[in-house]
Amino acid sequence: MSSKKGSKADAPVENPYLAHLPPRERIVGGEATAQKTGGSSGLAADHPLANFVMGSTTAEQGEAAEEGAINPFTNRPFSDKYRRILAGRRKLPVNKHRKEFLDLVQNNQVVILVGETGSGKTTQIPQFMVFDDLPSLKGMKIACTQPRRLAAMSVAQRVAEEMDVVMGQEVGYNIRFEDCTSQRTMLQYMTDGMLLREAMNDPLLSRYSAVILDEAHDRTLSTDILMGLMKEIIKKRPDLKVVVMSATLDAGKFQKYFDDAPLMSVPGRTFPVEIYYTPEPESDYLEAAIFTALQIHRTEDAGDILLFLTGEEEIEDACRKIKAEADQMPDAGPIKVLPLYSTLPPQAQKRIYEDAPPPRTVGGRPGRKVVVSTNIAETSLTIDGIVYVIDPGFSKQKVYNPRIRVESLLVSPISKASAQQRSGRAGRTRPGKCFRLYTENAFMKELIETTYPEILRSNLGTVVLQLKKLGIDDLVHFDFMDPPAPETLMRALELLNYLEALDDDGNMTPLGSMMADFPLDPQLAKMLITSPQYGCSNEIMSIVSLLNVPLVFMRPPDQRKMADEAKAQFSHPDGDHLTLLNVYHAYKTANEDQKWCYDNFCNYRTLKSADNVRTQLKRYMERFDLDLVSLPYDERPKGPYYTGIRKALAAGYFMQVAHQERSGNYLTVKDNQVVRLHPSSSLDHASEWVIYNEFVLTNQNYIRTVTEVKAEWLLDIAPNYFDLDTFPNCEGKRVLEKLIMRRKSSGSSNGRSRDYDEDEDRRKSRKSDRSDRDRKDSKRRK
DNA sequence: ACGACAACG
Repeated sequence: MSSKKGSKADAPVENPYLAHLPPRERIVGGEATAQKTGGSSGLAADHPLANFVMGSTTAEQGEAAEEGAINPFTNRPFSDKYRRILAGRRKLPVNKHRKEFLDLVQNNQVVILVGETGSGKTTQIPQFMVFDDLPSLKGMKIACTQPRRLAAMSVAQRVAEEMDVVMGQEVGYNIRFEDCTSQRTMLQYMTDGMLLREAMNDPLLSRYSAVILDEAHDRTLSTDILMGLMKEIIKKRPDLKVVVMSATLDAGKFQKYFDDAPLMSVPGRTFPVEIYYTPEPESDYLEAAIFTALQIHRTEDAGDILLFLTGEEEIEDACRKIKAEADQMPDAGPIKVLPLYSTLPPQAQKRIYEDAPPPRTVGGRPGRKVVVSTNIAETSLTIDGIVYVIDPGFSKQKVYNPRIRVESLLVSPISKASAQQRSGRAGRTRPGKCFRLYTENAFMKELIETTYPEILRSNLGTVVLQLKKLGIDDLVHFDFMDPPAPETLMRALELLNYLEALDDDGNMTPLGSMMADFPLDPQLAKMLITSPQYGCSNEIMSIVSLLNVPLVFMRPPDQRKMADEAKAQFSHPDGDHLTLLNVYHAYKTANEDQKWCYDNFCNYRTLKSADNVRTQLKRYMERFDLDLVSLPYDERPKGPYYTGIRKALAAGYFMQVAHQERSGNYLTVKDNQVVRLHPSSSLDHASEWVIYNEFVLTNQNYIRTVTEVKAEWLLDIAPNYFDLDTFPNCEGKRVLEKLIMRRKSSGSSNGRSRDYDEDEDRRKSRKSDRSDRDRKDSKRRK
């Protein structure tokens, strides 16, 4: 990694992440030489760590300190609870490898550690390192990254207990919205996205003496970038230790990537799982899955069932069918069928931990719990007590098509690694069985080894901007573990160039640097940063926040009509973005009341988290001295209030524009994809030009969350993008040509603004401001 | 004529 301007690395004082530290603790680089802890570090001769040599301790020394009377990090006596937990820790498989691990980590900068589930690697390895590296004595700390927030929090909690310290003190976690660490923190669990964000402002990760990348096999976008980054950082930080921890399957690949770093393997602690395949391919995996679940329920011994399906609708449907059929079976025990997917309310999610129902009569057929789940149960959530797994072999996966710049979800066959992970879920508490609804031959010959990493399946706009911010100038030669398609990188560079985040030479602009700091997609970041120029940053903050959470509108299948009526109160004729704004205003006007949300079919949790996002965005706006402004709200029917907002939206979304043809179809600009407005849109369907937030690829091509804009705005906002030489032939192009001709002949900018006003007047006489009327109505009703 | 797999900042 080459830092583009020295100033970033040379001036750690500017790093907001370091601001809470006294200057002397901001050690950059640090000495790679061994250092005795006694003497200069001020430890008394009888301190438990007095004779520890940083980076040269033994497993026995570490264990002795753990078994001593005094906690060396708090100087308080160890509690009884601590000793009980310690006894359990000593039985973990990884504990036998403490010496081997220390040897490796002391003699190598990078170590790959392969540990199966139940090995204890996530909790123990960081502690082994704490006792050897002693980061607290250097004013540094050890980071252990997790792909998921919940994991970072719960593992930190567990390790704080294991080390007999208060959570947030010596051991803590740092995730978005919650920094539970302090100046005392020496071991910090965090999301990988968080560490990446820190690296953007502290390119050498100078606060850390060691970085442990856990769950690397997950291959999330952030983990992949971090791995590439670590390869660069270790060249400049010889004192920095890196441990990459992964499940078994492709450990060799990690090893090779890190220049043949040594690999250590720790067995797991799970029970054997018998695998069954179908003799013939199944034509309908859903039907086969339901049949198998019922068959297990009728014939197998007690033990719960986990069935993997692909999405919410399919899961709810399957749950109903299984329940209905099982209840008809006279020779089977009672059944409890539970759905599981991420958008399920937490309360409903927790039900998966309930016990199976008891048999109907003493000694009768066992009662059983059946969990029907998406991939969420493959990695994120573990359910103890599962004995039977049904794996139809499919999951929904994101795919990116750089040619039309669209991400979509496709039901696709899973990989061998995924199948293995799924079957493992049957053997967590005792031996289990896994029923794969495909042939053994298909498993061997048709499934790919591992799921393609996310970086090969995503739009890379954010990734490229982040890499630029990290100081990586030459993306083509950046050492990705799996290099993305050149076309995908080109698309990202092109996007960032049009957004003016990168200049024509591909260098990051000051705007781009600021955009990278916002936790937003590049388009949304651009929109928000530009919004003060349109006088409406307060409103854009609200809209952007709502675009960053799941859809707020609830639509229960049995109350669709009422839900649609509730939504209609908020509808704005000029577009869905303004509808979202109306919802946000109404929610705030109702004092964020939960009952109000319920009555109006809005998701309370979603609105609350949008508000959380908004607070965070506001802090960034203030940090960058961006004005928080609104256009006059009282004059909104005639005044510039909504027009200003729509212009600001166009300033971010000018590359996601569709034009309505005379046929009534919309064509996306430049890519000429035929799309339809999503039926949920509140937009008046006569709008000629629209910007859209999302391209939804299903049976039909839909554009969702759509707002009307003017061709004139687009020409003014993004003249480079709307350079007609780059346009394929279409009606939209001819409309723009005429417009440009007319502008040329009228010459002055006065001519332009007259066009706007006429246009606005025409529009306003055509439509009434429905949202305002409805807001008054809803107030009267209350 | 309504398709949110998971997850991150």
